[in-house]
Amino acid sequence: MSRLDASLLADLPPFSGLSKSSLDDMLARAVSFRHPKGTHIFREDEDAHSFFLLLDGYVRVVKLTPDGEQVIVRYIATGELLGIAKAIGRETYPANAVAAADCVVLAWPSSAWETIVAAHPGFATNTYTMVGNRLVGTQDRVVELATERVEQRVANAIVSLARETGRKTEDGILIDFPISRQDISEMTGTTLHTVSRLLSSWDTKGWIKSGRQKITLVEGHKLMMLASARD
Amino acid sequence: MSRLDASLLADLPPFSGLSKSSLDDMLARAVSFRHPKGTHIFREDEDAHSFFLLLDGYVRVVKLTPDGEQVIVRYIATGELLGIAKAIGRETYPANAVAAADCVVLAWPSSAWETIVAAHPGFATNTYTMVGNRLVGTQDRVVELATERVEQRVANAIVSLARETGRKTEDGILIDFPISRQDISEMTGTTLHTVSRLLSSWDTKGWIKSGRQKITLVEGHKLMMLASARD
DNA sequence: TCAGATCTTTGCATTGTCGCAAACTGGAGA
DNA sequence: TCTCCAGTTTGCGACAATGCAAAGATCTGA
Repeated sequence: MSRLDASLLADLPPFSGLSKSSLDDMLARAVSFRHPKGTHIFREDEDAHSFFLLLDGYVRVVKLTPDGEQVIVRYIATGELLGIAKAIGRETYPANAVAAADCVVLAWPSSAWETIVAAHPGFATNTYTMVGNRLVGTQDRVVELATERVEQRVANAIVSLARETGRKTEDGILIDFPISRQDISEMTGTTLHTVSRLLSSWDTKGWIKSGRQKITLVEGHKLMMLASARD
Repeated sequence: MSRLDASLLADLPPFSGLSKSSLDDMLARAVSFRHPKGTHIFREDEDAHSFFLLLDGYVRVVKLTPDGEQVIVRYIATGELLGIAKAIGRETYPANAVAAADCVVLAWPSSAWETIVAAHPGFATNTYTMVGNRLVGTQDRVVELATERVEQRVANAIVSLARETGRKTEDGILIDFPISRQDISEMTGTTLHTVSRLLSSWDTKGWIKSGRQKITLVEGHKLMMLASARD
């Protein structure tokens, strides 16, 4: 593991408002790891030995159903926390975390949670706010799944991904990590076939450009219209 | 508002592990209110002036979509907290809370949140654990909506309601508050017609007994089989 | 006790989405 | 450069669930 500088953390939301000495202290307790694309950072029901900060890359949080289907619960982007089971009173992780691209994470032992929270109340507040945001966001997803049709959900998923992880290119906004039709179907509760049909038709219309594990949003407003269509 | 005794709180999960003096202190800061069935306890986007403990009754937490559809996010049972926006760093409530039966609530001003949390760390921990449980539960609902068919979701909803709020009767387990076909459709993302068809058929088979706004679970294991059917 | 409102049931036509199958494509590794 | 394989596309038939419509049941308040 390499030496890391406190300035790395200073601009990230979980650490906003923390003093330089707090940042140094937290950094001193952390260890960094590399996780190549496709590898697990942690697994569901596994003892929650650590919590993590994603320094670089993207992580998929995935749940498995008893009959082997996968559902993507959320994507974690660079600078976000993950695996903070201790913060919500759990001894095990509630889902799997898989690197969606090559990742670098900072890991703290869960046993240090109480000490860290006590020493850096601002970090605790930031964390609880984030948990709350995730709760509200997940509730919004329930509403979406309960009321919107597949076409709208897929449109919404793509617009959201582009907004959260997009990188500007000459064609439009490119989703910054490899993502398959299957992945999108697992985010939106449909099949890869239906996603493929939708993306093809949007591609034909020129609203997106899509290739193998690659989606570029060309005319975002068209998809946003679809996503929020009254009917 | 009437005098309340600390023993009222002692057995409730949010206050477990708190000392008698802590309970007295918290009770002293609270005010109690009655909310007749159908009235709002708070509304979405409203300034989160208070947080609440449900002392008696049942509360529906509801979100509205832009085109006027309703989704029931969760039911709150007696003894649970609600409206704890401050705990998750929010200034407004993220949903509506409506009394599903006549209710009695205890209310604390949100401005007292920081003081209370600082004075009673056990209460804070319990609250964050509860937020975590709700997050995980909501995620499970996303998985359910994304992978299961309507019949399974409705079966699951009824079994869950019976488990969480059920009262034993001679026929079986009665869901303890008035609940319509429409309500169940808003919990499971379907239509009242489909729910009605399903309940009718289960009634015919003798698995449930159902009347106007009333459902009794007679053969719970049959519904549980349905809910977890591999196919 | 009656009238009106609310909730529930049920038949029928329609359709959005799936499941299956087969062909196609682009990239990685030998 | 060739081969293989994971990922993608597309046609077609099937069906779960919806939408619409109308009638029936149950409760409430005058």
